[in-house]
Formats: sequence, C-alpha cells, structure tokens
Amino acid sequence: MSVDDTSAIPSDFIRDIVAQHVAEHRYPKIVTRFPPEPNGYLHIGHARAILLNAGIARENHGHFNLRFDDTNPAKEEAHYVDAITADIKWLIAGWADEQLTFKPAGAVPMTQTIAGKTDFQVASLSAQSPGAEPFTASNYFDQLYDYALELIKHGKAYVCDLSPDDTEKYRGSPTEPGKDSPFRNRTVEENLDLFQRMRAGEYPNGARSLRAKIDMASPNMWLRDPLLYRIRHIAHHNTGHKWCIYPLYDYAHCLSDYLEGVTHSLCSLEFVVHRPLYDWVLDSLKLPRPLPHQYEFAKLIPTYTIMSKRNLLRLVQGKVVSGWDDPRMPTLAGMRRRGITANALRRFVIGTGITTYDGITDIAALEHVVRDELNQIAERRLAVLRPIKLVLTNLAAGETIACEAVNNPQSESPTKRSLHLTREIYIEQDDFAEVPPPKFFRLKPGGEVRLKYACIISLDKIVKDEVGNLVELHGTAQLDTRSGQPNSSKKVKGTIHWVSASEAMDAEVRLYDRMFTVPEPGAEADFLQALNPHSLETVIAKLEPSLAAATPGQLFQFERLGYFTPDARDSGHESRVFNRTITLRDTWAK
RNA sequence: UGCCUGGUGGUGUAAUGGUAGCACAGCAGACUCUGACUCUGCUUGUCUAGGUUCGAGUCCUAGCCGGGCAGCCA
Repeated sequence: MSVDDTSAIPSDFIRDIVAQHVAEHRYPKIVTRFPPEPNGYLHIGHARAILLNAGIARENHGHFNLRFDDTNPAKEEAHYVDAITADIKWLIAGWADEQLTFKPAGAVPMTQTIAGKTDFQVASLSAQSPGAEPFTASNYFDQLYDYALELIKHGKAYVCDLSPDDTEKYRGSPTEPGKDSPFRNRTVEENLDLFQRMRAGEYPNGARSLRAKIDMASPNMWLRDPLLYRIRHIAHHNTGHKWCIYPLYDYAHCLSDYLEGVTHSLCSLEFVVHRPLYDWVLDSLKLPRPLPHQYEFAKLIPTYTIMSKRNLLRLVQGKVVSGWDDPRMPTLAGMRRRGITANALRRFVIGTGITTYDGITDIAALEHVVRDELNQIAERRLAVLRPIKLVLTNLAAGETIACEAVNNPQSESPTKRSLHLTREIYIEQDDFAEVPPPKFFRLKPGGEVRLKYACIISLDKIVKDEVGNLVELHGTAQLDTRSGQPNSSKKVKGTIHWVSASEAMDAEVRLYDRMFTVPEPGAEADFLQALNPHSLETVIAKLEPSLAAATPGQLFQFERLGYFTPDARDSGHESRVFNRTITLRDTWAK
C-alpha cells in the first residue's frame, strides 16, 4: 500500500455534479471555497470540507479559495485567522498547494462590464505568491452595501423598525404563517434614506434592520423576510470602526461567492433550508455572470470526540486542556502536535466519503490509518516507559556490547544504528511477572526472553527489599545468541525492549488517550461528565541515547509501545518531552 | 395536523434496473528478534408493505423511523 493513498478519490454525488458541469462547460473554471469564521480553531470536521473543496479544485484544474466569513465582529478575533490559515496549508501541503488561492494584498472587488452590465469581481492569485492574503467577507462590505441599495431600489428589501422580540413574534412558527411587518410597505425613497442613516450610525443596536421582502407565509422560515443587515456599534477586527451595520450570513455568503467567481458553494446539511434564500439574493440582483450554486453534504463526526466549537472553547477556557492545540483536541493543530500526519488525516477523511445523511464515524478508522502511516515512515527506537532495573551478572561493570538495530524494517533499504548492551539495563515493568498469567511470553521466574537486537537472557534472581517491594532483577545474558553468533537462531517465545541504564536518557513522556469515555460525548446531557480521567498520563521514561537528537516534527515508533513525537511546544534542549501519538495495536491486552 | 431531507452489516461506504462489494471493528488461525507489521479464514446488511419488471438496494405508492428549520450566529 502506498503512503499516499489519496491520489485516486472515489466519486461522490458532488463530484458527479461538478463533472457534469465541466462537461457542459457551464463555468470557465471550477472554483470552490472554504469559508471559516475566525472564532475558533479548525477541527477534524472541517477537514472534510477543506479536503472536499480542495480536492474538487485539484481534480478539475480549478481554484480553492480560503475566505474568512467575518461578518459578525462580536464573535470573531484576528488571531484565529493566522492559526486557521496555517492549519489549512498544513493539511493540503504537497497535495493541493497549487489550488489554494488568495487575493492580492488590499485587493477589493473591481468593476468590469459584461454584456453591457456593470459587474464586480475580486482578483485572485496563488496562495504561494508574494503578498497574497486570504479573502475575507469583510473586504466586500462596500460592495455588499451597494448591492443592498440595489435591492431596495428594486423593491426587494426594506428597513424594518420591529424590535428583535417583535421580529420573532411576527415570524410565526414552522406550523403557523408569520404576519407582515407594519414597515413592510415603505417607499423605496424612505427605505433608501433610512438604510443610509443606519449606516451613518443614527440608530442604536437593534433599533432597525434591513430585511428582504419575500413571503411571511412561506413554509420555509428562512424566506419570511429574513434580515440582511443588523446594527452593531462595535469595531471589526479587519475593518475597524468603519461600519456600524453588518450583513448577515445569508446575504453576505452568496454574494461573496459570486464576487470571487465561486462556482460550487459546498456546505453542511443544516444549510439546505437556506438554499432558496441563497438563490433568491443572487437572482434578485440580476447579475451578469453565471451564478454559484450551493450543495450540501453531511458533517464528519468521529466517535469519542466533540465537534462543537462552543464546547471545544469550553475545554480551552475551563483549562481542561492546555489550549486549542492540546494533543488531545480534535483540532488540526492538536492532532499535528500529537504526531498525526496530514496524509493520515487526508486518508481517513477521504475514506469516509461524502453523503447527504448524517452518521458517526468510528474513530478506530482514524487510528488505523495513523498506525498504517506511521508504521511505514516512523524510525524505531527503544524506550522504557516504566522501568525496572535488570542486572546482567555475567557482564562486567563498564563493559559494553555493541548491537545493531534496524531503524525501520518497513523501509526498502533499512539503515541501522548501534545500541550498547551493558551490565545494568532497564526493562518495562509490564514485561516481567513474578506470577505470570497463562500465555505470558515475557520475563518470568525460570524463563527466558530475547532482548530486542541483543541476545536471549535468563532470569536468575528477583531482588526485593525488606517489605517485599521489587528492587531489581538479576539475569544472565546468553551472548552466543546475538545476531551473527552461533546460537543466534535460538527461539524464545518473547522479545522485549530495553535500554542501557548507564546510557539512558530521562525524558518526560505524555501518554495520551481518547479524551472521552463514551462514543458520543456530544449526545450526553453534560459532555464534561464523560471526560476520560486518564486521557493524559505523564511518565519519566528511560530512552535510548540517540533520542537526545530528536527534534519536533520527527516521528518515532518506540518499539512494542507505540508512536511518539517530540512535543513542538515544550521539548527543548533542557528537557525532552515526547507525545504519544497512539499505541501499537495490542491483541495481547489484558 | 407545516416545510425540507434522508434510511445498505456494529461503523463508514460501493453497487447509477443485472452475482449486495470494499474498508474499519470483531472472532479464529499462520508467521514473527516488535503479542506490531504481513497473511489466511469467519461472523454480520438493503427500514416495512404493496406495485412495475424476466429481474428492484436502485423505479412507483403507502407507511415506519431518523435528521434539519422559528438567532439581529455562521
């Protein structure tokens, strides 16, 4: 199996639609977009949307725009912008970098004439170009405002003076039609005047709003004269104090798509009911270019995780985790720090497919690709997490026996390194049992076991203190069972890992596990009650000395234990910190 | 007693009127200087009822069950 298994992506209903549009030459170029709101970090659920959009661009020689959907300054913060941008670049690096598209710094929608009609479109360029910056909805506020004026002139929007409470009352309910706002039939002139005054800051928050004039009796709630603009006297992280009215999602999103030349606007299922509004806004403006269309697909929800940004924020603010990039978080930043590769994530996400019905994906599928990926690329090392000392009494103090260890047996041309067997070594507590359970293949009284890459040893003595606690083990090294020695082919049932006590390096190792104890923590009354108290366990481990040179980004397999990577935040020259990405599959278990 | 959507093994999906296949998980075994990897085998599925058809997971009708929709959030 190749490391990159995502090269051939099976089709799905959205790709089928795109393929048909390509065949019809409906659009000059396929343009998709990913429109995050800068109010949190990207998580694995977003990865599906990113990979779908980037993948479609990749397969159709198209573009994939990153656009921040920043129309609500009350909830958004600038620092999320950089983190989100970095996460996206990481996720698609080496896979769809070519398709990721930004705009020239400072570029705004430019006027052009199409078939005698004035049109607006924003320039774009490769995200890799100097000066390129992500698109933002806030960059279109001027244009959006002009379009709103246009709507008013066409009698398709009006200024409403109903309070938020009254607006809700007039809207009716899913089973009862709403009633018309008393302000619904203002003249175009009055609406224009009022809307301009809204913009000028003459009214307080919530005093008035701009509404689409559609149908208060529509069975679709989103067509009951939805709000287009609200008054918010609040600074925006991008536009500062320039505006005190801000467009709402349904109005800003479709037009942002249009201004960027987006052709296929892909979003999640809960927006299905918004689609008629998406189309209504665009149709009402009589725009000259081919219009984008919205298509919806199901979100990705893995088991044992929560996806809601609100709840993820609670974990961060409540200090349940160390931050958005805590290795237990389902965020892209957290998973990267944990040691999960972008390719593994891509394989997992793409493997789950695209459908129009909700489901819950077994996190085991992610764990499987992570192991498969890491098995192929991670260099092997020996490390002992919970040491017990073992003295090989037939070796002299200070004597070292060089052993060759393979760095990666999966490699086509494996390289090797040298380990030193010494009189005192550490082995894993789990690898010794004074009273062994049935089929225990490790070290036990009267038993033999192979030290990986070294030789077979036999256990001679168990040394305990006066209260009966285990102090150390004494054994004999059968040096003629080393590789290349006459007895090297001698078989024993078990092989265990070890490190030289005199050469070992101490390091903090963070053992991560699933963050929740139930498959669907999001469905619990209180997801915090389902937190796994053992999601992080820290040990001071004994590592083979070559690990002193490990740097963040390197991926290792500690043999028989799992996959580990230096922590990008806390591992430095003074102290080494390793994160456990995932354990090896363990069919022994207990 | 509204509107929109959708139902294929435990889970995620494929089959686009023609042998219900794949992956994960699970179980059993082989191999093994990682109880890993790899390999072999096995268990488990078309929501229900009618209809159309030589033939239905797929088309039609009815029902059942699920999800979404009443933010000046996105």
